[in-house]
Amino acid sequence: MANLKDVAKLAGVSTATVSRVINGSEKVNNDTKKKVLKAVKALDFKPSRVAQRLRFKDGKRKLIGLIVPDIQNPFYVDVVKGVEDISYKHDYAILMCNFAQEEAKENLYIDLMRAESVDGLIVAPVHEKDPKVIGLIRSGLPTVCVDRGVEDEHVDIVVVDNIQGAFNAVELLISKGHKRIAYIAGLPNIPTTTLRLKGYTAALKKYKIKVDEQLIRFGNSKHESGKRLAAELLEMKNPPTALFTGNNLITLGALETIHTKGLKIPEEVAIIGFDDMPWSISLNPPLTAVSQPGYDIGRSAAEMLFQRIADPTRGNIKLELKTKLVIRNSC
Amino acid sequence: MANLKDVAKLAGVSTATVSRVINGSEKVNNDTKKKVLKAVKALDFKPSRVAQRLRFKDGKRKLIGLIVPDIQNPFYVDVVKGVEDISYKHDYAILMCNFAQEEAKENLYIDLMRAESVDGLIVAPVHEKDPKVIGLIRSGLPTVCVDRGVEDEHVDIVVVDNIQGAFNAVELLISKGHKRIAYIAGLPNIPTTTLRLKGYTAALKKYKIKVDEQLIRFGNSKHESGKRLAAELLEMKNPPTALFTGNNLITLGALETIHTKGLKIPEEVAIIGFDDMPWSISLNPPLTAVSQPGYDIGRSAAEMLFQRIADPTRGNIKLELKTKLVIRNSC
DNA sequence: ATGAAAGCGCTAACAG
DNA sequence: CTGTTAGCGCTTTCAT
Repeated sequence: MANLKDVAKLAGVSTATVSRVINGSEKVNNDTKKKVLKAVKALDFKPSRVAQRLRFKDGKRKLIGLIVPDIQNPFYVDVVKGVEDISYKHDYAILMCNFAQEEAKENLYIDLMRAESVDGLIVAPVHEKDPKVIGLIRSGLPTVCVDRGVEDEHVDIVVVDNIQGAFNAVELLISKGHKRIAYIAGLPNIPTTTLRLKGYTAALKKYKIKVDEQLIRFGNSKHESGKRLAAELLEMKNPPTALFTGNNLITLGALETIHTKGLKIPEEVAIIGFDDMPWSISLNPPLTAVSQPGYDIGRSAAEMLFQRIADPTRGNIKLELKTKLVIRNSC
Repeated sequence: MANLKDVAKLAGVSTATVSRVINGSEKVNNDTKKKVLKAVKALDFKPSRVAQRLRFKDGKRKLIGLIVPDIQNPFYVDVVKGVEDISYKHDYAILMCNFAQEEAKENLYIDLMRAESVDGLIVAPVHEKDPKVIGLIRSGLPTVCVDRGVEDEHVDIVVVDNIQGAFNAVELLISKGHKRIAYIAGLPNIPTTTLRLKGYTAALKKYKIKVDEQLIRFGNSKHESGKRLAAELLEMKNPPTALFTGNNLITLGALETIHTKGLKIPEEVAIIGFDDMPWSISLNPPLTAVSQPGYDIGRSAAEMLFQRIADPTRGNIKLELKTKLVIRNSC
């Protein structure tokens, strides 16, 4: 790989001059610029972003970090896509890490981001008091939290109204006459789980339905736990007539259980899921769901991050996006 | 952020010594090591991977690139997961880019990888003669191609037996009595599309069914085109009785069209898709599909890459994994 | 407008 | 076993 020196030699100028032209500095003679550009092309020179990053300060390193909880979850894939589209426009690369809901892995990846000198970071913290993330924010690294916030900190944050979303879902179930409504939750320690629980109990309370602890089950936010917990629930002596599932993977798992048992939806058991999916309409039956705007979350987060990188002193923004109830045939 | 010098000063040693201990070099006194470690901890020092990468040569930079065609496609998500798990074990970070099936974007990202000094690259080339990828391989960068190969080049490669997979799918359809079988393909210029086409025509030929060009439709490998092409096909005066769909997104799109039209599966139209999905069983009806081992492809690719990084002279490997026909109820 | 030279944070000879 | 020093490839004063 050709480097600056090679180009300088070929063009018959100093490395400083080459650097000036590739960085679009004003103060360079048009003729020399041409010479340099020719040499650049001839050698197919691309400046080393590594060397550049070592020299540059602040917001000029052209790399941001993105830390997601579970790349296998289509919701986060949408978020990633949103972040990516915006980053591409800004000529930024993304260092992406998937911590698979494991705190140890997340911590390791956060250290990695520091060590890679990213200009900023988009992260969905493991939980609200994630000390590692809080440390990062305090250190001054431009950060925006998505999907989940951290307690009491000065960060930009993009979330969805989880309480309202869950409330709407459960209210819909109640309006259909259900009284024994189960909540198959994800990991107990993550904010979205507890917020959705709040919405669930609020809806129940509003309609004077007693909350039955037996009907609330926590899992690990993955397909497998949706499957398993749905089975547990449906095998109770007095099983629920409706299921509210905490995320799309859980929904899919629960659906699998229901089908395995040969139960009719919504006659024998109704189901509504948090998170819509592009193929929800093709499920059996077409799924009624609470839709989160994953792509917009990603876009907004990236835009907010680039704003903050440009102006680190800007006040913090908390953006709360709305969910949408998409009614199909599963309840 | 503390740096080597800070640690050296605090520990009262030279930077070289600090470097030695953080790199686990043998030749260092146990006491000084302890002092250094204490200083490292006190300052919460993490070596700059950027500086390290600038200095290190070859396979010690701890960063690989991963370039995927479409992060929204669950198949590639599995591949990514496989790569990630292996990389994590080797203490490597992944610079991931999604080129969304656009060649321009792919080229740009390949330049980025060079500029970021990755130790190696895993890529699904846009097409078989992708000059950018070929250039990369010639330049000596350890590379492994996944999902799609490049023509005539010395690369490691992990693919699936696409011809056989497609053949099996179409043969199954034929065994159910279908004669008018459509193939809803993805992008016409990508290898998997044409390979699967080969399997499709081979099966037809074997059973002496004339291939009808009208029944073969190319699209863009996404949900939308599956939806649109299925509609076109189903609205023909003499529509196909069965659909073979070229990837999972196309399948989902086609399914949506079928349901919108209120057609019964498999009675009025049968469907079999390339790519299985974790939730195929919950689709309406449970989907019969050709399953590709995405996760294993990713794992194998990463393992092969790390082997090559360790020994760049090793001969090339072409790994061809088998597909599996998963029979459920859609045909 | 251009060049010389310092230095970003680190590693790897080379001495000692 | 440990320190000194020369870079890795680039940007950026500071001169000229």
